[in-house]
Amino acid sequence: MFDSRHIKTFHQVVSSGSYSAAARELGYTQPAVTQQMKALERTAGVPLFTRAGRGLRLTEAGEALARHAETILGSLAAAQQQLGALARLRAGRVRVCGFPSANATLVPEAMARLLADHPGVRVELTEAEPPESVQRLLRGECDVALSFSYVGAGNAPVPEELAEIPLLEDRLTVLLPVGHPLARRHAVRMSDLAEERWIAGCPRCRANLLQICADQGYAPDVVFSTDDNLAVQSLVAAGVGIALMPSLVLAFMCHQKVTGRLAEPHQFRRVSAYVLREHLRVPATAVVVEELRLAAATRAGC
Amino acid sequence: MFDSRHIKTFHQVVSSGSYSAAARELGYTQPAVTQQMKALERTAGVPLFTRAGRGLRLTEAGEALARHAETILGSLAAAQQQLGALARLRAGRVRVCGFPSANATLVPEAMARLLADHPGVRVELTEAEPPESVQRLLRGECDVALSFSYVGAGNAPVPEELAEIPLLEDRLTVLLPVGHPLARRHAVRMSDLAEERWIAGCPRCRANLLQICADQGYAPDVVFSTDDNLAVQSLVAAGVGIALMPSLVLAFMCHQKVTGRLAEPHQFRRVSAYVLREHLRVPATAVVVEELRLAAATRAGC
DNA sequence: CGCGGACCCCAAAATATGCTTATGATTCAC
DNA sequence: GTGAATCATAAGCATATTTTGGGGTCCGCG
Repeated sequence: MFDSRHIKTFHQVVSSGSYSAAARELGYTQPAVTQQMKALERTAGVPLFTRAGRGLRLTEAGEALARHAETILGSLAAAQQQLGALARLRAGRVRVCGFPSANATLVPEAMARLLADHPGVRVELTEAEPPESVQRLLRGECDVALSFSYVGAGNAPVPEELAEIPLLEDRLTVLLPVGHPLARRHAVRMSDLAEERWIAGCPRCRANLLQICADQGYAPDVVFSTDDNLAVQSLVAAGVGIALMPSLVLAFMCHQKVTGRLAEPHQFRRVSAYVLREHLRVPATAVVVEELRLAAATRAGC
Repeated sequence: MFDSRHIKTFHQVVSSGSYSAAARELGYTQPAVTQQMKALERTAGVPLFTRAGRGLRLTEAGEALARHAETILGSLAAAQQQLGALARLRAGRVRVCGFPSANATLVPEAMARLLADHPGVRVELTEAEPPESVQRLLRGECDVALSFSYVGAGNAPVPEELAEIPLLEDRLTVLLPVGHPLARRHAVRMSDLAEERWIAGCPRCRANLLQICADQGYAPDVVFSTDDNLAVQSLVAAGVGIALMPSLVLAFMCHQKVTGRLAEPHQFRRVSAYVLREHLRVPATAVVVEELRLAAATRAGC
């Protein structure tokens, strides 16, 4: 098969009209061009040039190859341009899979920065609760997974091929109706909430709630469980019970009659992004992770 | 720029699904493929593959390059096919420049063989008298020149860059009206023709006629000169005079009232083909020369 | 659950390939 | 004829590329 370098040199020779000129243009010495053209003629099986005094003339085969050279170099350049765009972050598609409260807060903030810095990068966002998002990552169904874990809980170890990027420590708050006796305090003690009715969130959150209450010496009265953060808020507003929720969820609090108070003792969940280590070398993926990190850092106070 | 070999290997990897399989297909060892793909990723600036257990998976950039690889390899193959056709004589155009009597005899015979053996080769035939055809060859206006020279005459030396391919020795004949007293003999002596009126051909032929007659001790009475062989024949038929003509011309004798008799002593012209030496490496040109040589050999008896 | 096969990666040595330098030969212009 | 510019050739050297040899991981199978 033809060597693309030979084709390029050949094309330059044709447009320059001489070996020496082509060599100057391409930064070769003249004998290098001579050898390349000799090799090209060898693989072609036909002479491409004929000597015309001090200059060159193309044979019929040379004319034919010159025409083909245009399209060959064109298709090579097209490929190079597209890959260059991907490398220089002028293009790229990243599939992010996050959990609801991050998708409503961290992710949009990161996307705003991303759009400003790299308008060519496209993101596809899907939603899954923590254990699932990392599974999807391992199955190749997404490029970046957002997950969280509760500090005390026995968390499954992170597989070796995954890189963990800690984003923030999301403090837990107690959601109370505004009229609740403890709602006026800045923070509430978990030990003061043994007699409350509780609304629990996702399975992990529920498990964490039970763990914390057990540490305080009681078993909470969980009257309701749901994945849906907005439903939890509405239930609290309706007086069904109180809830333990990460601060991130407060960012989209939409009930006037519900308020959040920091839980005591300090409780938090660790929010992290996960990526296949090798995917960190993909520019678009790397930049999305970086923007997530920055977005998390700027709201560090949560 | 991308190396076409890398593209080819990459394409094979994509269609085979693994480095090892691609290596087997292409006759490499597996580490060679690994390194080629590594180099390809280096020039691309983006990872192309991601590991998926025992197999591989393409990144977005890999998918893009796979699409481009099709067109790149396609255009390379197209070029290779066309040049291969030229090399294998399935195509090619050869410009032949000959003198009239050869164009009417040798060339058509050679073309018939050529058409049978190599249907793809195309020939463009032009006509010029001897000194001119070689000039055209040197100016690059044709690829094969047919020329002739008279033995005794001082012929211009053949330039070094030209290859001379002797085709045949074309014996000279005397053209006589059928009623002529000497027309019954098998051959006629030039010395018996001192009193005839003569019709001369092209300048070289005319000079040769004068030379031969001078050798016989007389100066011929040249009443007419023309390049046109058919005109010469008609003039002889009309009784204007007799002529000395190469045997080749007899091949297209169209007058019943004219006959040709070998001249004595033996006279002939050397008919040769000329090619630029480097053009002998062009298959189509070489085959045309070869067919001319064969055509001349089969009619060696002239 | 251990085992073998298939796969990939890595590092070093052997081999090829390609480039450069130096030199010679030719052509063309002044 | 001389000088500038061209291409061809040969030898030396640098860089690539391939192979070789070894190791690790994943998966299916007994």
